[in-house]
Amino acid sequence: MSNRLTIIEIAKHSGVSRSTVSRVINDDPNVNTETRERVRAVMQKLNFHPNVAARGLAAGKTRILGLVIPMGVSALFSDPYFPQLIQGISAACNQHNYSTMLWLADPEYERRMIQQIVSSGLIEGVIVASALNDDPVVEALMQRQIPFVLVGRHPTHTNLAYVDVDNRVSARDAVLYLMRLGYQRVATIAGPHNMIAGVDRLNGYKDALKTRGIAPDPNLIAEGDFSEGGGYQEMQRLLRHAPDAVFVASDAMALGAMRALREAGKRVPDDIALVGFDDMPFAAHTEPPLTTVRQPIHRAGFVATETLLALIAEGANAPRRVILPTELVIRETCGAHRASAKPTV
Amino acid sequence: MSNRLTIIEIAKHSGVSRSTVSRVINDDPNVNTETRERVRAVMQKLNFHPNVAARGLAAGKTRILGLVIPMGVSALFSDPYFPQLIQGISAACNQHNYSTMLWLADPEYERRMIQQIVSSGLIEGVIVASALNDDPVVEALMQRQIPFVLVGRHPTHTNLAYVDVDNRVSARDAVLYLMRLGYQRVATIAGPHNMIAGVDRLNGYKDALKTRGIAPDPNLIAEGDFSEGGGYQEMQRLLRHAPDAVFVASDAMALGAMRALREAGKRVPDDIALVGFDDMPFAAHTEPPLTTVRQPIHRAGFVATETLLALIAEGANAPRRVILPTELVIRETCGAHRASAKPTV
DNA sequence: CTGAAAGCGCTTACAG
DNA sequence: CTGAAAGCGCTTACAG
Repeated sequence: MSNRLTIIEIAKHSGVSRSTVSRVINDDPNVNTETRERVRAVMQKLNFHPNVAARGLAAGKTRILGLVIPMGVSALFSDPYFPQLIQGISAACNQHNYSTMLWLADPEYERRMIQQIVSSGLIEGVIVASALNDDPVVEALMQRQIPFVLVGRHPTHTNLAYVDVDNRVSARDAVLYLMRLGYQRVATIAGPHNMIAGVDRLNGYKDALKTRGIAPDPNLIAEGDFSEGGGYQEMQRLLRHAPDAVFVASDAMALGAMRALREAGKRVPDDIALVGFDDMPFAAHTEPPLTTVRQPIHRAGFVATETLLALIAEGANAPRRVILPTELVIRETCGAHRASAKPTV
Repeated sequence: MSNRLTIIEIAKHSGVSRSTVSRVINDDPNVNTETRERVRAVMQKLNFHPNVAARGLAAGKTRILGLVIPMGVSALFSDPYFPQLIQGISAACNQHNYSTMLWLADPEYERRMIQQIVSSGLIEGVIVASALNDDPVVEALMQRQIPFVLVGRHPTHTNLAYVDVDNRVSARDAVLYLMRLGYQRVATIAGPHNMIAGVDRLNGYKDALKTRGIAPDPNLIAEGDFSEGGGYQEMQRLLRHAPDAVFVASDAMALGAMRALREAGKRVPDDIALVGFDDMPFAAHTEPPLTTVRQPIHRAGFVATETLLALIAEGANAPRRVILPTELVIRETCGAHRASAKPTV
């Protein structure tokens, strides 16, 4: 580190002052074109790159974003949800010449971590992915007035910036689709009630029942934790109540549900039909392939980043909300393609 | 940001100089115990956290690590490989009070990204995960003398610090195991030749054949890209040459291989046995459950981080290598558990 | 054990 | 359009 180039060497080599070099670095228009070219050439030739810490100190501009992911949600880590999201964020960062710092919000270290994020003076804004409903990170961020955007809406602070899909409507439509295929006893394996996506999808399920004038049957409603194991376990419980179709609030849980059905000797979709949520890469390759609600995770990461950059640039007083579209991907588990499809009601 | 606390306020409130506050922050033993307590109390009460950029500038200590992951390896992003690795890194960082910056090495932005990492003056060291064999990041890091450790050994620079498993021996043992189960025509779907893990596992396969005095048959050797799609495609090709068992160099590819076999009407393990590599979460839940070589990915992340911290603390002149153990997890696809198991040779 | 002061590498009014 | 100088918030010899 000792002998790294500084702005001073660049100034000398280009025959200008440090101020001018700094202006060139920051694309200040008030620099004579020739001067600019000359300085740029020198920086190129000497392979100079300004010290980020120094810029951060002097100007408060670091071009660094923070990404916070709650560890509580173990499903995020057995799925490729997380890689997809990060790819989207990274793509946007690359385009805008930003970098990102990553924190996994382990409850044990949460307090210290929040302080780090919030007080480091290093981060211009943060993206919070799939926060738990009462996540303290959100509170801390609000207090400190740091620009941030949520991936997944907040249950109570409805005026925060976020990007999300319409979980409720997507779930409702998926369930209505099952009903249109003729299923009479449509159950659900919901997500956890402390995650807004879980709550929204369950409400969507109930909306669908209501549309058809059906009262929700508690026996047909199970709550999983978005994981394979959770889906497995809850499917076993549901089995006692003889559903003929299940809307499963995540693909990982759908995987577990299929395992439970296999073990119970039930055929999918003939004995029980299934619809998942997410359209994870593996969904196309299950046996039989999984019908599921596709949500654009990569895109969500990308859009969240751009939203955050806009917030940073234009001030946080204009929170933005982006709802991304979902799509029901019809494969085999819903039974739409089998010869013996039940009649449409 | 404007009105954030600085060391000056802390100094005033505790009746000492900035120097002393700084010493307290940095756990300098040359501070009177009472003074230390007093200053600490003030910092606590005022919820003060030193500015990371300023510390970085003044001392070069940022407590920030970099993590670089090549985008070229798409399999890393459809698997949960990446989340597991990051969880390990994050756990170690939390313990040592470090943070991490993340870069996905998109080829398009690679040059600029390298410069960012290397010249930012912000990062104390970096972890490079699963670099491609000729990854330019590694060269840049070597040149700039930044401490770094690889997850997965380097093919040519054998004196770099890394943590890895013994891919070659693990693969050999897996193949020998298949042979002991009585399989005569053991094929392999190898990983890509531009990744060291791919190369090492293929060599392990060949080692096993050699041990048994069998010449490798090019028709029984396919090269995949570690992805599900690759496994699917290569399994279809292998099928023409009638293997009775296949060592598949990743679980994702094994998933694809199983799909190809299902479509071809082959039963696993009765018609063709399979062994994977990784023991991803889904491996226990395939139909039938996948026998596979478990590698401790989370642990690799953890150990890589600690290795890096040691390198940073004690100087980079003593590169360290850590080989983590693997374990063959015997489930159903190898056929060990079926009633009709072939006789041991 | 403590403080005054120089310095880390930039940015940014201010004056010209 | 350009430069001199103060300042960002810390750390660290140096002197006592």
